[in-house]
Amino acid sequence: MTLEEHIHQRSFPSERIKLMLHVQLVARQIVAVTRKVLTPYGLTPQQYNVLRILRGQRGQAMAVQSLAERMVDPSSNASRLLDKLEAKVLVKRTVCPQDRRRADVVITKKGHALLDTLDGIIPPSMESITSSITENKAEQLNADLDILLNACDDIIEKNTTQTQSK
Amino acid sequence: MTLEEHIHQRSFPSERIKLMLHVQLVARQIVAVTRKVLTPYGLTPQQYNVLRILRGQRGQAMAVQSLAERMVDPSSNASRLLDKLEAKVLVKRTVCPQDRRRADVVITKKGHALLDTLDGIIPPSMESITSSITENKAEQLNADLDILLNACDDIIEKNTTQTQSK
DNA sequence: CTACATTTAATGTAGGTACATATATTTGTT
DNA sequence: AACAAATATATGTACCTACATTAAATGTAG
Repeated sequence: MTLEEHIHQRSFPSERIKLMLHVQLVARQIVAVTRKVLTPYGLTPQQYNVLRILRGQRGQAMAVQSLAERMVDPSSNASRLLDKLEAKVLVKRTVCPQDRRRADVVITKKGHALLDTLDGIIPPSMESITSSITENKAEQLNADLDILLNACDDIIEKNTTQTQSK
Repeated sequence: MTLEEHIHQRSFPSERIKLMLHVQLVARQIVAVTRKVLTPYGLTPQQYNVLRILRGQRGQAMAVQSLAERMVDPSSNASRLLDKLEAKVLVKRTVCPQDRRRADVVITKKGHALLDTLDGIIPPSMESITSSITENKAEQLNADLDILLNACDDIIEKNTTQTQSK
């Protein structure tokens, strides 16, 4: 299904406006695919993302804040995602002894085992979405997306930073 | 900020895997921009989307279902979005006389007025995100996104339709 | 060493998504 | 006419996001 078929719209003011909607729809479908794959394992895409970040620490504990910074979402809800992962015994939070405001977060053995299983499933799903796209093509697309990303960041900061000249 | 800077990740297994994350992040930032613009007007991006679809009907009432089909989201929450828009007197729902299960939804005069104001704000924001992208480039990107969209749809349907051979 | 600001995480609130279920109404069948 | 099946919308639940606020711990200036 094309974008036009998805949202029952025949035409767009411009290819650039269409592109804005297109990116949103494709992102949604990518998430839908990962959700479908993860559901049997009781994880949501966001929870999976957190687990993967923690595994990337290779055993080192991580503060909630630095975890949040690595998430795909700007995210203020890392705490609540951790609540759910902790309830499933996939991560463990302990108070950091050096700075008792902080929480040291680590992935558990059970979390590792789950990720090991998912390694054989999620990356292949992502590869299969992009099966008709060459690495060169993907590289080009990534470059173009970086341009859009920068433009968005500029607009967002323009409004945020305006009264920060203190 | 590049994708790498955003999520504090230096490298990716492949450009294609990176592309999957990249699309998600850019989509999120596009929504963030529209949210920032809409907030002063008391609308969310989703509510704005609904209003625009209703305006596209040019006065003709619309069933909730066909509205939902045109939304960027697969959406089962059109009802609840309409609740909020109705509370703000931006849309009106009446029971359809021909089929009393249905709700006839129309945009109100107040809704029209709000959209008229936003016409001068939202499309320019979207244009400015894409200011470094030519129409030709955008057309190419749209073609590539269609490929990804199709691949996602295939995977999603593969699992949905499998037991529907009754 | 106390007073105040800053930092880290957690929590409150309002909105949204996805999937399942409920309710009302119409349609189709006998 | 009676009743099952289908349809249109609404609602329930669990999860998520965005933004603001709170609570506890730490840093710092007097």
